[in-house]
Order: sequence, then structure tokens, then C-alpha cells
Amino acid sequence: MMITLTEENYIKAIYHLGKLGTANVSTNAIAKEMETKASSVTDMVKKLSEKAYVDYKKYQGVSLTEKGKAIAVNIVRKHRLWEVFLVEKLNFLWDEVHDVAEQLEHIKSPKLIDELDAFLNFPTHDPHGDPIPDKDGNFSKLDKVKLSKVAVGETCTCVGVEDSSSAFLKYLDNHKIALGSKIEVIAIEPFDESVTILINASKLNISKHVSNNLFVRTN
Amino acid sequence: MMITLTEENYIKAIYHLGKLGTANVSTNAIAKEMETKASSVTDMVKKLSEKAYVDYKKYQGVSLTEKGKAIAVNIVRKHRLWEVFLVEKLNFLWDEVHDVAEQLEHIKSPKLIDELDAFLNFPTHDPHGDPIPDKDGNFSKLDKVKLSKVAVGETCTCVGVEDSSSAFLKYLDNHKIALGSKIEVIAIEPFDESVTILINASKLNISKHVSNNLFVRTN
DNA sequence: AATAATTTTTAGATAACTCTAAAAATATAT
DNA sequence: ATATATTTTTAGAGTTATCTAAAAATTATT
Repeated sequence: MMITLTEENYIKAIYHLGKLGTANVSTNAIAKEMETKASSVTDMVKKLSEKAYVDYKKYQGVSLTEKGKAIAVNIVRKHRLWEVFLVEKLNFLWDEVHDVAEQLEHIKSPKLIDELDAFLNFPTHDPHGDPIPDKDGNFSKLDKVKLSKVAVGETCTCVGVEDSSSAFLKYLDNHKIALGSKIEVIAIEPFDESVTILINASKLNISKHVSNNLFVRTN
Repeated sequence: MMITLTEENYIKAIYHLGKLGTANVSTNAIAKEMETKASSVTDMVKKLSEKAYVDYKKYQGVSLTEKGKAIAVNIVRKHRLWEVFLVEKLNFLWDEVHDVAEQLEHIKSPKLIDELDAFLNFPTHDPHGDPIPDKDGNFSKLDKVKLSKVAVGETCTCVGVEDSSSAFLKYLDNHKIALGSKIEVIAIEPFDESVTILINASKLNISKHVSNNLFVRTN
């Protein structure tokens, strides 16, 4: 029984919703996420249950089985690897990648994704700073942190953004803050929480807003 | 009206069949190519006709309209660019690329394909030696030629294979004949039509079979 | 040209996924 | 605890793409 594109999208939605809370994912929540009707969700959830991708009891919502979770994680892996490819190799901006990655994540070819992984040098995080699971579905332990949380004296690498408005991305571009930029935190002003950083061998003072919307990984 | 994946595949099949002969493409020919039944083809062909992708008169077969042809050529462009990517960047062999490219060719993003084109340095031919149409649908004039057709003294570049059996590909691999290899034809033996070539700065005698299944581009 | 063979189309059904509207179950409020 | 509101499910129907079987048109044969 081949898994369909629609089934994959439902599994992905359930996976993302499941990470938000601890309880089962509700029919309505899935309907909202998938931009469809609750009755359609009920039908699909029954099918996913028959195929053992989810555990489902009437009126009680669903949760992914191990089998379902493995599929979800693999889709996430593919999605994020493609995002890295688009940004690093094809000059996409951080906010342009999502729709295309959404299509590419469904391409079926284990060799393709393993070779892509190697080609990109086994990245651990995507352009938004989210971790990329490895072949076996394991996520990197080191998580991204907002720059505003980094202590004075520490060095870190820019891995993503929270705010992906074009105004914000333009600001980053103007100041040569890019994916992979090395940043050292020199000082934090107590009165406005602005942060002085060393980047590209020059000093720069950035506002609380910026430091709060920039994800970094400390080393 | 969005074009569906199935519609794209029918248009592609009609395009390829249309290149074989001059007449309209028959329902049965499409059915065979698509591995489906003639009745399904009739239904689909009606739909394609309504959407103005094909000209269709009952019992007379179909031909692509300009609109349909533009879509077909764009799919061919995407398919062949992805093939180049897979072989040149992701270590795929010539005979491994087809199924994956068949999936990738349906990804919708003009930016993606233009950037991929640039990333690959605007290749004019795919790993099988077939020409890649440009953005506007124009094919390169210089066509591939069988090595057996190249005259003594001429230099050419290896661009593809006719026979893509693994035995043949292994032979090429063993003799370091690869995509992009420069070949000079030194002599052609009259009695068995074997060809002596200069490749990788050393002489090699190849049989008629090999020279007949190797595509090159003369410069 | 009439008959036979082939191709193509129509008619009616099926499977996957979706919808609306109504019924059933659960959660909330008084 | 009973009534009300919300959520979820069921029932029935539509769409897309497919199929089988039978009818219609075209092509080939004698």
C-alpha cells in the first residue's frame, strides 16, 4: 500500500500539532491546519488509522504511531535539507523557500536525499534555525537560541530568524548578517537591552527587537 | 484552472509521441505510453481539448496546441536540468536518474528552475546527450551525434549513451569514458569499423558496438 | 463494395478525497 | 443536573481519474 501525497500531508500536520501540546490532536485542529473541513479529517483519520499511521478512538483525537512518526520525521528531514539547498546553492532568501520545499519534501528517493545531505555537508539546522534529523530520525541536541539569550563574551553562529518579514530580512542583509555569520556578544546595554556585537570584524549595535528575532547556535 | 500532475504527464507523452511521426498522435499510442486504457485516454484528451492544450477531433487523434507545446517543453527542460544536477552534483549514474527526474520535473517554481540552470552553468545537454531547451523553449542547434559518425581527425565531447545497460556503463567506467570526456578520432579500421580514439591522453581501440552507442558533440 | 478486423468512443462503475447538512457525542454554563 | 454550545461523526453527494464491456467509427481485406 503506497502512501499518498495527501496522507503524507495529514501525517505532517498531525506531527506539527502534536509537538505543541501533550494531548491527542483534535479533528478541528487538523482541519484548521490543513485548511479543510472536519468531516474530511474524520474520513482521512480513519484511513490513517487503518494503515496504522495513527492511533484513533472516536471523539478522542489522534496521535502518531511509531510508524507514523518515522514518516513525519523523514518528511521534516527532506523539507529542511531542501531549504538548505535552496538558500545555500540557489540564492533563495529565507522567506522564499517554504512553498518550494513543501513540494520537494514529497519526492521519493532515498538515494537522492542521502546524496543531497552529503552534498550540503550534513547540515544540522535549516535556514530558519530548526534542527535537521539524520537518516535514523535523530535530532541534533544543540538547539538554537535567541541572540538576546547569549551572554556577554560568548561566540555564536547565526542560524535563523523568528521574524521573517521582508523588512527584517532586508535589515539583516544591509548589515551583512547572514546564515553562518559568526557573532561575538561584546556588551548588553542595561537600559534598552540593545546588544553590541562583533560581526565581520566590526562592531554593531542591534536593538532588542533584532536580538530577539535572530536565532543563533552557541558552540 | 490549475494544471494537474496527470494532465502534465499526458501532455508530455503526447509531445514525445508527436516527435516520432508527423501525423496526429493516436489514442492507442497514448494509452500504451501511459500504461493505461484507451477509454481513459479518450476522457483525458477531451479534458485537455477543453483546456486548449490539444487539438482533438473524434477518431482523428490529437496534436498539441502552442499552449500545450510550451508546457511540454518546459517539463522537458525541468526533467533534463534535474538529470544534470543528479549526475553532476549528487553522484547518480546515467541510468539511475530517470525515475527521480520524473518526479522532480513536476515541481512548480520558475525561480527554482532558473536558479538551478545558473547553478549548473546553463548546460545545453543532459547526461543522455539530449538537448535542454532554454527559458524560452529554444533548443540548442548543435545536436548529438553517434561517435561512429565522427570523421578521422575530429575532436568531440562525450555527451551521452544510447545503450544504458549497466554492462555498457561499466565498460565506459572501466575505460574512463565519462560525460564531458574529450575524444579525438585517430583512425577507423575499415574491416571491422572499430575506432581508435585518443582519450585522457592515451590511445584506445573501441568496437563498432561501442562507437555506435556513444553520443558525442562535435565542436 | 461488402465484410472483417481494429481502433476509438460511450456508458456505467469504482476508488480517493472532498464537500454540505444533519445527527450524535462531548464539553460548558447556568 | 439540565440546557446550551461546541466538537465530531455520519450520510449522501460531487470531482477526478481510472476501469470493463459494449457500441460506433474507421481501416484493412477479399
